Parts: sequence; C-alpha cells; structure tokens
Amino acid sequence: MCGRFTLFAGADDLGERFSVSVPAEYSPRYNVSPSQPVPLIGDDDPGRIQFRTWGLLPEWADDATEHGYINARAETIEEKPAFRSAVRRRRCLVPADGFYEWTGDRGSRQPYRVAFGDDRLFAMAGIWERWEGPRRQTGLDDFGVSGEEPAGSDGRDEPPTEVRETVAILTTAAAGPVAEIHDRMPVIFPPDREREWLDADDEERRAELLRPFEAPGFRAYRVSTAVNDPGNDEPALVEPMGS
DNA sequence: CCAGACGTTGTT
DNA sequence: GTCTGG
DNA sequence: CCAGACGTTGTT
DNA sequence: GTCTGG
Repeated sequence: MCGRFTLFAGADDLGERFSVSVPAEYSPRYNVSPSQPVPLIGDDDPGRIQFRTWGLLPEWADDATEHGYINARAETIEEKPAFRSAVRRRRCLVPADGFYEWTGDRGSRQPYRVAFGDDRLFAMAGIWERWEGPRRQTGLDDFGVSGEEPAGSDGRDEPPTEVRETVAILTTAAAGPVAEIHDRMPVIFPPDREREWLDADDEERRAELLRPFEAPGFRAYRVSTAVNDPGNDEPALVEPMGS
C-alpha cells in the first residue's frame, strides 16, 4: 500500500542527499496524505524538487474532480492503460523518511511507522502525469487580437483552461519487517540505483529496478492513532507508542 | 462495430 | 454501504 | 491511507 | 489514449 508517509528532513539535508535544489515552499511533513502536494524529483527536471498532487489523473480523465490513483502495482504497471504511458515517459523519485501502515478493524485502525532507525532519507518509485482541461475554441485570444487564427479553429493553439500535475507511488510485495504487518509496501530503491529509475526508458531495466528490495535497517513501530486523521501533522506523530 | 472502463487497498 | 475531502 | 459525510428548502 | 465486453 502506502497511503501516508513522512518527510520531515530539513531542506538542506534533503537537497544534499539527492543533489537537488529545494524550493522555498518546502516544509517538513509528518503526515503527507492523498490529494496533497508531494515533493518529488521528476525525470523532466531531475535537478530540483517539484510538487505534484498525490492521486494520478490519467490524461483521458473526463474532469479533474475524479479520484486519482494513489498507488500502482509494480507487477502490472507496464500493462495497465492508466499507467502505461506514465511509466514509459514520466517517472519520478518520491523522497521520504518513513511511511505508515495500518492493522486492525475499521473504527480501531492501529498505525505503524516504517523507517530506518536513524530516520535517514530514502526514495520511493513514482510515476507522474499531466492532465489538461479543455481548450477554448474561439480562435480569438483574450484581448481580441486577430492573429493568423482562422475562424472555426479547433482550438489546438489555445492554452488549456486548466493544467494539473499528479503523482502515484508504486507498490510491491512487502519484505523484511514490513511483512509482519502488511503484504504490500512502496517500491524503494537502493541509494546507488535511485537515479537509474529516472533514466529507465527500457522495460527490462525497469523490471530489474522494481524487484522488491529488503532495505536493511528498516523497522516498523507503533505510533499514535492521531496519525489516522489527515489533518494532524506534527512531530508527535512519529513518537513510538510501545508495542 | 460501439460503449464503457481504465485502480488499489482493506475488510467482510 | 459508498463517496468525498484532506 | 482514514475520517466524515451522506439533503432540501427558504431566508438572512 | 487504449483495451475489454457485448
């Protein structure tokens, strides 16, 4: 799965760890949730952190109010119409220093945080998408300037009325301590192979990178149910609660 | 051919 | 039960 | 992912 | 856009 995560590293640490520039709007997060902006490193501009909305909206979606896909299964991502074009041409790394998993029944969901003992940063596999709303079809621009535009234009030269950039996180079989509480987890790369994902235009190379990686040193520990509410976002959320 | 879906997770 | 919002 | 809403009318 | 179902 992976429907929540943490990224509370300082801007300097984040920039240094991934060799990227970090924009001023970056701030530490203890409960990043679907529908929110996610800091990521995209293959379109791998030298900086960008923000894209969590919930991938395919280019053919009818409107931007539809539910996006927050996860994509690594095992089938090459075949699925919703993900195929993105995995071929629009990949990204999603930096994190932990992610949350839940156990128990609805109404009493117990969250766990999975992270390295020292909370060091790692990279999750992502794909992103650009969704463009309908274009005007008037053939005139906003100031009524008559250009080369012939009447009855199909609007292809007009700017889209709305542009949304979204992201989904890839999942795979859980490995190591995560398997104790869950059967799925985000795809995580060994640090020395992260950059290959952004450059993996070949399907066999992607398959190689997407194999489950049992990150040495990962731990899962119980945290407060305050994590359940996406509106909560403070350092106390990552404090251990005891078994 | 056209119409309609296109996804993951967890839970019962 | 199912959808929407964060 | 979980939490919370889930509806209409008329009036200010 | 592209695939599946009828």
